[in-house]
Amino acid sequence: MPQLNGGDDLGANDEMISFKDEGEQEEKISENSSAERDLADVKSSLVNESETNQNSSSDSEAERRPPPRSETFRDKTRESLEEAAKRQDGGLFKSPPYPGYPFIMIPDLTSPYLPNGSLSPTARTGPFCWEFPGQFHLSNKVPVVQHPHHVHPLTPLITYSNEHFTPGNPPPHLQTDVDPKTGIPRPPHPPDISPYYPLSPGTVGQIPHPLGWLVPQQGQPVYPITTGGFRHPYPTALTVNASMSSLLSSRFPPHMVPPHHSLHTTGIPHPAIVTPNVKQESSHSDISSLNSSKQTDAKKEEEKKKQVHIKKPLNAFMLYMKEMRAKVVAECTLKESAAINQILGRRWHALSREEQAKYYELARKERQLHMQLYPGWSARDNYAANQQGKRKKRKREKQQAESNEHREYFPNPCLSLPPITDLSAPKKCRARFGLDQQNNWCGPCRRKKKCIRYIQGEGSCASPPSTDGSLLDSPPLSPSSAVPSPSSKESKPQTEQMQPLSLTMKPAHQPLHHPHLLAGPPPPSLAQLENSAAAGKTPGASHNGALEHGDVSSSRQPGSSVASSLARPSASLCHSHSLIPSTAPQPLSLVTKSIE
DNA sequence: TCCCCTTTGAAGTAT
DNA sequence: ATACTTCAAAGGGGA
Repeated sequence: MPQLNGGDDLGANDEMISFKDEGEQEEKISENSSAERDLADVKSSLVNESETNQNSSSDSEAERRPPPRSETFRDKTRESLEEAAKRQDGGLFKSPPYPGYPFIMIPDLTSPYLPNGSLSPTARTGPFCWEFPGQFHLSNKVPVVQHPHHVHPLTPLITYSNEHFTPGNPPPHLQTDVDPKTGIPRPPHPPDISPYYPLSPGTVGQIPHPLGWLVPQQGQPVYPITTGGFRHPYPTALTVNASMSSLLSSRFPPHMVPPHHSLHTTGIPHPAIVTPNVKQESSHSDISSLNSSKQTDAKKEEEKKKQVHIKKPLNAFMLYMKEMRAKVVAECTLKESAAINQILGRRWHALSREEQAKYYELARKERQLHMQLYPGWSARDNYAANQQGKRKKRKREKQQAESNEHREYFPNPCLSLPPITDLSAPKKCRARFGLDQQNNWCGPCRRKKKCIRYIQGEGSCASPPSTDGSLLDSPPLSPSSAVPSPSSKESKPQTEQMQPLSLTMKPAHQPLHHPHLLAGPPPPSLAQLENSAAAGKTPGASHNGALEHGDVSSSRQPGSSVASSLARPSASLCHSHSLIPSTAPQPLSLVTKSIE
């Protein structure tokens, strides 16, 4: 399989591997080559933003493609997980590890999101429809999906959705790019799924394309983009219609879209536009607050005009985080973002390719829109902003310092895993060996990519469970694919390559690379791990299954109970190693920091 | 009040 | 070309 013969220039080999989880194996065999090709396409499309085509074929293939193979497996897995979770887990994984498409629900609530009345993804993906406790609210103003502080995950996209722009009068400058067929203006960069993006709406199995509704159905004009770039405080040229505004408000809660803004007539600032001094989160929307901060607002406004901070578009993972944070918070009752993020990171790795693809695509859209909205903007702008002020650069310094502390020499990391004194094994080579031992790092790590050392189980490396994610992240390696082509540098970020680690829950004690894993029965592992983690949990600790890590893993939060405990769901996993057959080298730990 | 933590990915700068 | 750095979100917690 990995063998995507066919030269997967994307280094998809690994990727493919990751997708090969048990249940899939057989199914795949039949549709094998084509399916794999699809996957490869997906990947490439994800990575490749170029919208060259070659896709027509892939699209068609995608359509023919059977429901996500992983679905059955996933369902299975989910069941077991849920079950296990109920029994063991503190609740961290009460809900399926796979978020499915929660946001799909949005459209249902806010009709505007699915103007065409098309079936909401939710409806189509029954199994994936979950609850998001308290996530949906009707603001007094407009119906919006309001996460607690979290905007609906998809909102960002929605915000950019073409559908929300008045189809009527697209800006002249956009007219140049018109869909030949529909005559509908579209963004320079076709907003719809990239041609070669195999994941056409609703075609990927039963999984509706994440951007399904983004795909121009009748020719929605693209957002009028200002031609003037946007050093301008606000893209004045940006014309947004009411629907857009509502969308924006969805991405940013109503209060985040202050009417008093000296913005465009629509008063809708792009989400990315943030004034340096004012945090988005601050709910200035409240009337009371408005009143109270009238004066300050005035001041701020001035400052705003002086320097508007246009934020970077969110990447796939950020989008995912936005979407899932609330859920995790609800499940774990955790609030510490650091801990939540760790969990999310694990889950991200556990996502299937399709699911991740969804986010990659969304992110791509975001970037596109961002580019359109702020043609002149560059990430550098933000760099400068901060650098001038101060900040940053400490991280590395810190790491350096840390690495000095752990300077144990491990000639061959693979052969001899660093004696991780700390249960929470560092996730990456970087953490493991430190900056001063980069020669020991695996390639991807050196390139800041995902560490493959633990995934590929190279050499005698008993493919320790991925350090972090725990087994979760460990991609199910197919025997043949056990070793990702190192050369796959060409590679895309590992995350893309191997991502899918389909929560193949393999028993912790089983080496990831072990062949039989592929065929084995659905492993309980996640639950087990969580469970074991829970076992270590301290009474008072959160019930999320996070272990109360007595250790210092979080150098930063010495005594913080909840935080620290949360901070290591995987830590718990690590911890659990004691519970896990010793063969599992170093249970991954969320704690990326190596501790003393 | 500011910054850190923590995650991944994108995009920048530096070598 | 590769390596490294910064910034996006988030909010509790430390200094």
